[in-house]
Amino acid sequence: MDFPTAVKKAREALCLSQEDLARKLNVSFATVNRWENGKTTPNKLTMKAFYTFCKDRGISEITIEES
Amino acid sequence: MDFPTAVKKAREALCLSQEDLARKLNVSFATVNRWENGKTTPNKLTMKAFYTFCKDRGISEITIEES
DNA sequence: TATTTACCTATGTTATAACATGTGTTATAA
DNA sequence: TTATAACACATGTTATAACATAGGTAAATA
Repeated sequence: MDFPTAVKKAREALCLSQEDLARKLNVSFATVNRWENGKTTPNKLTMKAFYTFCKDRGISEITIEES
Repeated sequence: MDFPTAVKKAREALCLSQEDLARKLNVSFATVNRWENGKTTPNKLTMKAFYTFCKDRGISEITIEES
């Protein structure tokens, strides 16, 4: 699963809007929106923070392909 | 002072971005953005909540013209 | 090697649009 | 009067663009 899809799936599984997720992750709405639309990809630290966020909330379908 | 200007002044006095203010007021970024750009005006309750928010934070230059 | 410069990418911020939905008001019918 | 229908307006959500800035990488230089 590519990163944009992973973000969208996780977000929807948690019933959050892009703005909600941005608030939870302490990033701007624009950033989450760009992630989901494949415009940008977060750096490794932010990526890891995102997956930890998911893991902590029981979102497990999401996996990362190491880069 | 018109409402769009009042919002912008108050927000800048508090060193908040539109997104920050939206979070504080529990509305979306788009709503604050539309307020500042005169696209929409909140209803009386929301308007009052905004002015209370300002008052609580020492923003006093802002006044409302009763409608 | 260490430092600095150049470049690319991600992000924050603001602005804006489209669409669906919610809300409030007004008018009309029962 | 009460209920409902119609309409206008505010909001939420998503998408996108432009601009400034921060951050990292890589190359060139001291």
